[in-house]
Amino acid sequence: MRAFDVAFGRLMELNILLNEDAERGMAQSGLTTSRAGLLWEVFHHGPTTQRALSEALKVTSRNITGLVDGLVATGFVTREAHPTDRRATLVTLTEHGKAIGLTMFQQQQEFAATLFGDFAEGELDTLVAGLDKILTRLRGLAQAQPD
Amino acid sequence: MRAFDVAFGRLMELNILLNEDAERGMAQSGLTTSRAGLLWEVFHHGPTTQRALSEALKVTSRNITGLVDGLVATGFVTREAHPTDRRATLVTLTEHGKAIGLTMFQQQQEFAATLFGDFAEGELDTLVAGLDKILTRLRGLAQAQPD
DNA sequence: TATTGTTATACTCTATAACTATA
DNA sequence: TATAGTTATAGAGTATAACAATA
Repeated sequence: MRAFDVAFGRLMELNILLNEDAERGMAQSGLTTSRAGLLWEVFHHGPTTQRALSEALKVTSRNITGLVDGLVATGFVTREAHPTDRRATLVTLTEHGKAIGLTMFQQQQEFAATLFGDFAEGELDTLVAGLDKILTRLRGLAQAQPD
Repeated sequence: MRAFDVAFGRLMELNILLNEDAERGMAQSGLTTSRAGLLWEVFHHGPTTQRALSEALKVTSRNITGLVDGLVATGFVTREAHPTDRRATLVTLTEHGKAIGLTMFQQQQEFAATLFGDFAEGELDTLVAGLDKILTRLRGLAQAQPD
């Protein structure tokens, strides 16, 4: 087996485990991955039009309608009137939605500390340098083959 | 910003870009992620019962029925009789399914070479060591908090 | 005319529960 | 009685297309 393949296997396992961890966290909050992504966006950007969410999450506006419907029904967000454009709605976090956003943020901080807690400073820099090398290639591929 | 958070950000971007790349590849083959996972399993293990696929992919047997239905309809697999158990079916690759499996394998090899092609031998070892440190933590979390 | 968001329709992935055929 | 897979039903995410209200 080539050294390439060993490293590639590690990346694949990393990918799987990171996704599983994220899903566990969201399930605990009563969120799905897609809804959590929308909530996260509103948490960071404040009240947001569905149009803007459609662009940020790269899904159709029809899809945003459905996600917001779900988040409204489960008490995470409300639709508020846009102050100047009566066509638009501003998706806004409820108190519960804000609390969950904050929890997600804090859990992310703790998670990062857990993952990297036993790295020495220099080790961490070396790791980041290696990841950047990979990311450069990946960004290139993404640009070369858009959807 | 803590060094932790920088490294964490790199992992998140890596995760996203790896997933996007995988989806691009599958879409080209006319597969979805789930169907590709099933095909991949059969490619590596040979004709497989739906029961075994249900365990391997960690989804319900009902879900396997649907995935196999889709793969049969699109010509990637067939359902064959089990030689000794008349209740069971053996999901088997068509010629096209085999060809796609082989292509996926080759593309994975090329992909690994692209990602790591400009790493020196020692660099690659260092990267793998760093990833292993993270993976150890992640595996621990996965075991501590099963679904 | 162009934009915002919805209704209409359809496909995929996923799950639970009840059921059939076979072991 | 237990197992392999299906039918029945349901919810979630995704997409395209047609449409209403507003800009």
